[in-house]
Amino acid sequence: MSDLTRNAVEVLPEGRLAEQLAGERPLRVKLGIDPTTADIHLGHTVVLEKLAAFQREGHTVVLIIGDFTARVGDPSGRSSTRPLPSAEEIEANAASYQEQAFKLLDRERTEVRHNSEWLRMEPEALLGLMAQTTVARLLERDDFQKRLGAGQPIAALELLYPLLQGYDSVAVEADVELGGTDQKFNLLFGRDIQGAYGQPPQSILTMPILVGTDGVQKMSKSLGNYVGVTDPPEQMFGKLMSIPDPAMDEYFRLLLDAETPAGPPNEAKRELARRLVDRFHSEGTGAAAEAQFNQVFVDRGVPDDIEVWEIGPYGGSEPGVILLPQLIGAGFGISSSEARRLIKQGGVKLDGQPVPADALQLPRADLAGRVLQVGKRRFLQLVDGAS
RNA sequence: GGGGGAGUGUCCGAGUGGUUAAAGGAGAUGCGCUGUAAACGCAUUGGCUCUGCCUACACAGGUUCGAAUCCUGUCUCCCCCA
Repeated sequence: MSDLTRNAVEVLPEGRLAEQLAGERPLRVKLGIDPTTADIHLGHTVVLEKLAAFQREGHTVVLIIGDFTARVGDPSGRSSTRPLPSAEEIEANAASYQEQAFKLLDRERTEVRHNSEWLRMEPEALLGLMAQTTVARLLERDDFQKRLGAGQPIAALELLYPLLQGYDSVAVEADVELGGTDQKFNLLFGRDIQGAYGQPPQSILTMPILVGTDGVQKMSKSLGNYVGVTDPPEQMFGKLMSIPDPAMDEYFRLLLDAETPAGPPNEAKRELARRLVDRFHSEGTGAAAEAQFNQVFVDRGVPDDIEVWEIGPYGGSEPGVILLPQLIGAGFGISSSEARRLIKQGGVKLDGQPVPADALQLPRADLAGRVLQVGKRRFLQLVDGAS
């Protein structure tokens, strides 16, 4: 029990979960995620991990892929109506979400459902659902109040969201629903809907929202401060090293269920990064990523395996000469104007040697086989296939 | 249905006929520094075949020697009244 509620912010209603856990029957524990973006990030894993804990205790985990609700848009924590992804995006995201979720959950023992199964309902049924609440009730939530106060629009569609999420609970007969603290309204609303459909209301458990790598705002893809569970080891390690020291405690506690080790912050952060990389990749990859990190950032070296790039046809006015900005632009996916600026600012190196600010063209022979570097962390191994 | 207001670069946001890729901020990137992809300092931040050229201030036209700034239409959005 204490295990299951550790780190939880609220477990409501008071005492109810304990009663449920005391029963004979395994509980049906629900978590819904809307596949609105392609990747699950560490913030999501806080709740997913809690779900996994219930699973380990023998309860039935119901993972709901909100392929239908993704088209409605969860207003939780939103200060404006969000742009909705297309049906194709949702479908693609849904598939990868599931895969990523199984990095934490036991696939065999997880009931995965798509809520389009039951939410594609007859209009009459939808009206029946809408009859279960009032506009005042739907508007009382904090995020709507703020938007109302600020004169921000609220799409009628957004109003429906809690009803639909609540109906998910009815459809899967949830005993418990998990979510981030920003989900509190929706989770509680589900209780009412279940009640209206003659089911015993679920209890709810909310988890803290993980702060992003900026250490200030919540981790979110759109804010660009996230660490994706599918990020390559080196990238994951680097991103984790970049979090502000004060955020470390939270990361240790919420992601590793551990205390920040005593000692130098740098060491602690390295341990954090190592353990998380190990967890989402495989044992030992954390140490490898760290070695790479040291090589690149501490020793200012070149990582072990870097992408090979064909020098290609970026010919200049004379034969055998390469236009450097174009090569860089193509190789690193930036505009040639930007590449030009980087050269001017001394941000481009060949085998570790800065390229002179006026070197916009170089002979092919001077490039082949060398390592082209932009900034501190982007590298390409140049090869000349034409020679 | 009526009245009012708004659409500017990645985002926020100045600018209301005349050097100018368009103040400022955020973000991002580069350099320096550093235990760190942190903090701090400096710089850069539309594109290109780059001492010049092209495209830009919702969209389409128009007025003008000249428009993001004026006019017309279209689209989108917000507020108030009903």
